[in-house]
Amino acid sequence: MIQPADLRTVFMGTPDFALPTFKSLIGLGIPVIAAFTQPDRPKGRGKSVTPPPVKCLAQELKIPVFQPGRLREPATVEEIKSLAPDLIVVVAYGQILPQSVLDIPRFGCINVHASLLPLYRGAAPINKAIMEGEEETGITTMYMDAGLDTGDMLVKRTVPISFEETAGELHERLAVMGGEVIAETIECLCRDELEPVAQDDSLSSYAPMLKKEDGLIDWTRSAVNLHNQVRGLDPWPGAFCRLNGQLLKIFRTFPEQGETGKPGRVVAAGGEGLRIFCGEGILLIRELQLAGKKRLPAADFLKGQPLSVGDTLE
RNA sequence: CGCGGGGUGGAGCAGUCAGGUAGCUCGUCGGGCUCAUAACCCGAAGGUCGGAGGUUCAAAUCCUUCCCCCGCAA
Repeated sequence: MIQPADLRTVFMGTPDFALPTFKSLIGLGIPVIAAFTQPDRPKGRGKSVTPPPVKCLAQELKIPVFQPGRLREPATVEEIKSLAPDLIVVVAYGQILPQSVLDIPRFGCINVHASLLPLYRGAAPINKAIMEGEEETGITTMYMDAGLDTGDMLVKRTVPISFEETAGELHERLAVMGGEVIAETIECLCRDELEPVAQDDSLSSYAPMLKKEDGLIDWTRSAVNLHNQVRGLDPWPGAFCRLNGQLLKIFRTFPEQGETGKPGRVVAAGGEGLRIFCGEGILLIRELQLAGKKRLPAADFLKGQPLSVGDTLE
């Protein structure tokens, strides 16, 4: 039996998603002796240098912050060694841990990943699960190894994905759940009840970092497909098409049955939204955003935009 | 100093380049019509044109400066 208070732990994470897990460690009474996070980067409009969320929280908690550009630098590895952690917990850190770091803590490195491994290994598991039309996903904790999200699984928890849920909404739910699952994992670790399960590589899939073109809408695809793409990329980076040459982002859709027509053509435009022909079915669009403008309900959007039945979105 | 779009009655937009009585599509309120309607007709209310200076006989419009929102990029 190990006490949480005896687990000298190094936390590694960067964005908002990592915060609930970070807080969970604190809540368990674990001595978090250092927080590793990505360096401050120019961010947002005006490219002001912004500290990552994990850094902000660590500073509030008076926990030492480390922001190495490259974790694998020998000097950095030595630094981690000198911290003598019993455990390293990693969630959305943004860097691969080299074997030399993985070998340091005696209880290993545990990662919190937002999918049901071995599905959706990689950087964008939440978005990808929705884009693929999955009806459930979850959180998996694992012992990290040298591969990308390939380690032995520890605790897995499943959640349903509703048909209209967006990546942003799911992201929020899973972030919270990440905190719960790491707590469960560590409690098991303390009782020596963890049972690592190897991943079946033959069932694995990969969710690579989102690229800008992932958002490009192809109206010849089916309405269901496009609906998944739209909500899977909401709020960021957003699915988009073009209207008179301008970037037009699409949000809050719903796929409907219906006769087919020229893909991209507006079938109906009213208070409910904009109905567009797709390769199969009709896509109801309820929110849209033109470049430089605010995200608007379709009804409001139509008041100022000359867009009506017969027009075509590219 | 990363690039760019924008702040105009309650909502979304036009008007700004070529200063001169604030407009459009809606909404709201009152009235009418209809079996009925996100329907139609008649009428009304509602705006210091983001803030502060300046130029001018005259500024939403030109100049200076500040605040806020958003797209790209990250």
